[in-house]
Amino acid sequence: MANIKDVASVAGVSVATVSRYFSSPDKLSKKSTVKVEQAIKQLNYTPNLLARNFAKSRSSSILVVAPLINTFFFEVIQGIQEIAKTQGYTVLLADAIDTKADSGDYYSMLETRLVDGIIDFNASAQNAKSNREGQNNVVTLCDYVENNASPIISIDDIKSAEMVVDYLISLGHKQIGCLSGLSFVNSTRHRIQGYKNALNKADIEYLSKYIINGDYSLNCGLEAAKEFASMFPRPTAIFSMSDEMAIGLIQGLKAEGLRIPEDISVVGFDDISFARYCDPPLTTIRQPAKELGSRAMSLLCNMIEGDYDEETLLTPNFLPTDLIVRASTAPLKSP
Amino acid sequence: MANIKDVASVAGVSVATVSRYFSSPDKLSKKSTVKVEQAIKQLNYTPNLLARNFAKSRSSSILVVAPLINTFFFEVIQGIQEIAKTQGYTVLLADAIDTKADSGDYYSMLETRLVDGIIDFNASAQNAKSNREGQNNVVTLCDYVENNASPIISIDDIKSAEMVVDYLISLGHKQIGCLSGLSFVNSTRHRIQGYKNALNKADIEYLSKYIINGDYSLNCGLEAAKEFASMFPRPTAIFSMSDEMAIGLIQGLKAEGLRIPEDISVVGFDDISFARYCDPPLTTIRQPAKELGSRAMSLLCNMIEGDYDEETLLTPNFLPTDLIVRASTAPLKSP
DNA sequence: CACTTGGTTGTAACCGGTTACTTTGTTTGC
DNA sequence: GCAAACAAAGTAACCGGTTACAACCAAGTG
Repeated sequence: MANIKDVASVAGVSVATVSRYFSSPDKLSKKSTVKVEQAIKQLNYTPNLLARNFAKSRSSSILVVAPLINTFFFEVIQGIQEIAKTQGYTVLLADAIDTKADSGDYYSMLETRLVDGIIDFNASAQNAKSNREGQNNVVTLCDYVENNASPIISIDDIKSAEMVVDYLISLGHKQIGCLSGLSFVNSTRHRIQGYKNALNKADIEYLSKYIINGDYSLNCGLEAAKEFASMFPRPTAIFSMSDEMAIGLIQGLKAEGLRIPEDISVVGFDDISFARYCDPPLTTIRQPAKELGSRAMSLLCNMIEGDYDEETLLTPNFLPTDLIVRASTAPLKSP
Repeated sequence: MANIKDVASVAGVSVATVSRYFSSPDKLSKKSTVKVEQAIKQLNYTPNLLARNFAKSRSSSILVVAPLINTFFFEVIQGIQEIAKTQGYTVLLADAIDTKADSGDYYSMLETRLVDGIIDFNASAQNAKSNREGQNNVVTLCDYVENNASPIISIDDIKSAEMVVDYLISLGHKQIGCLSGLSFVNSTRHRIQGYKNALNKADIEYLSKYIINGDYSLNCGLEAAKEFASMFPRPTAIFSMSDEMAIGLIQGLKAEGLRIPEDISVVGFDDISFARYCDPPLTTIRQPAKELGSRAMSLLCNMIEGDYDEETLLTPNFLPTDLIVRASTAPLKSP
């Protein structure tokens, strides 16, 4: 494999000239340009990017860390990819479901310059610590904690959950179940808060037995269905914290002989692309998935280039969500 | 930022000793180990992986190139991730939908050692060329062409498509529509071949008007539904080349007032996790998604380590598929 | 005691680029 | 014709690790 020295000697120029051919071609004379080009072609040379990255101390890649990779996150990641591509970054994907230690490992990839920046789907105190000094090219995406050290691109989970439960209440529902997500994800807690807020505003008593803990998967929705079906009094509506769980849930409830929405209304969260294709089409909260991803990536690019002002970074950027009413919800039947 | 020299001088040992602390800790005396550990802690040292990669000429990351990233591929990628994690590789994800030139760029990441290997969801002559000499750590996944230069992990698309269409025919269907995928994907062509084979065996005339070209997306299924519904004679069964399209298709056919499976049977392909949760649950061909991914990654690891024999690489490895009969198909009603 | 052996550690070359600084060459102005 | 100014090219230090090889030391052997 030819290296830059080989090219230089074949072309009859110095290594610096060859290097400049790539980094600042406008500074080369025509003569040199031609000579270098020929040598490159002759030797079939491609620069060793490992060496270049090392010398420049820059990798031109960014890392996406997600606590779990599901359909929704996946749509967000596509938004990240779009921007990354135009800006010349490659995207690494890491699955940090295991341990906290793991997540620390990923942050060390930043310190060691293996990646130029990180997009983290998990806000946490740990980030804050790691960002204290030096490089802090981290964006927190789709999650939120108070005083998070990294800038945040997210939605307002509390308000959004509140909005969808408000809607169920407006349909006359009073026994409202809740299929919750992974407890260590902050947005799960916020959505529960929103759920409680809505009940509270409507003077409906909060019953912890109406909450089932899920893991955001299709399958847990299916399993939760049995539990909900056997409750007494049975909820007349269920707020699921993700569409995926809602889709599993609907299937499970049907299997129990219940009709949606006649017997039970179900709402989801996310508006993944499958939501409008299930039966009945799912009433849900739409998160602007692609835009969340592209905003986060754009912001990260600016941070890496050092082109930003402190002000904008400090205030969380909440993108708007919408209530999408489809056919999985109906007014409460009078008993 | 502390480097290895700083650690060495604080610990009172040589840089080699510090380096060995990481690469072969069992070769260090207890004394040195303790001294190095203390120095590392004191300086809060983390090795510069960019430098390590450069020195070792190895990046410990692999690249996944996909022509489009859809739900099915995503499940396959999870299988890749699982193995990658245990073997200490990080996974880069690239979306090569744009151009052939793009795909070439990605292959240059191999030549320049930016990645140690590539898993490509697209078999093509180009790969063959690029692999001619030197590094050829490439595995082709979920696609197949004759004389592909890289080893192949896939399914037998022809046989699988044939199997599912055979099944429709066994139910009495004779007017069988086909919702095809992207034409530049080899497996699309193979599935069409399987479709034709099945018709041929049963002495059913092949009608090109019964084929609609899709792009593997939910939405194109929805749109194709109108076309199928307005055909005369209307197909009594439709073979969709992906579950995603099938799910869109079912939704669209219902909107046209048709009942599934009473009026039209629909079969999909892939068995993505949503397939059993739609209404009616989808009859489909199950591809072992995770296993496809993990097999490909394991093979790639062996290739990178130089631990394989030519024989195994040359014969395509076709994993078995299964016909999963659910409720979206029914015997043809007598007219 | 001299010699071998094996386990630890140190020295320094090396990986392949980038880039600050220096040198060379050419043009311009007076 | 000479000095100043600028453009182009070269020299070599540097990035921070890894590792072949040499050196050293302690224990075991005849």
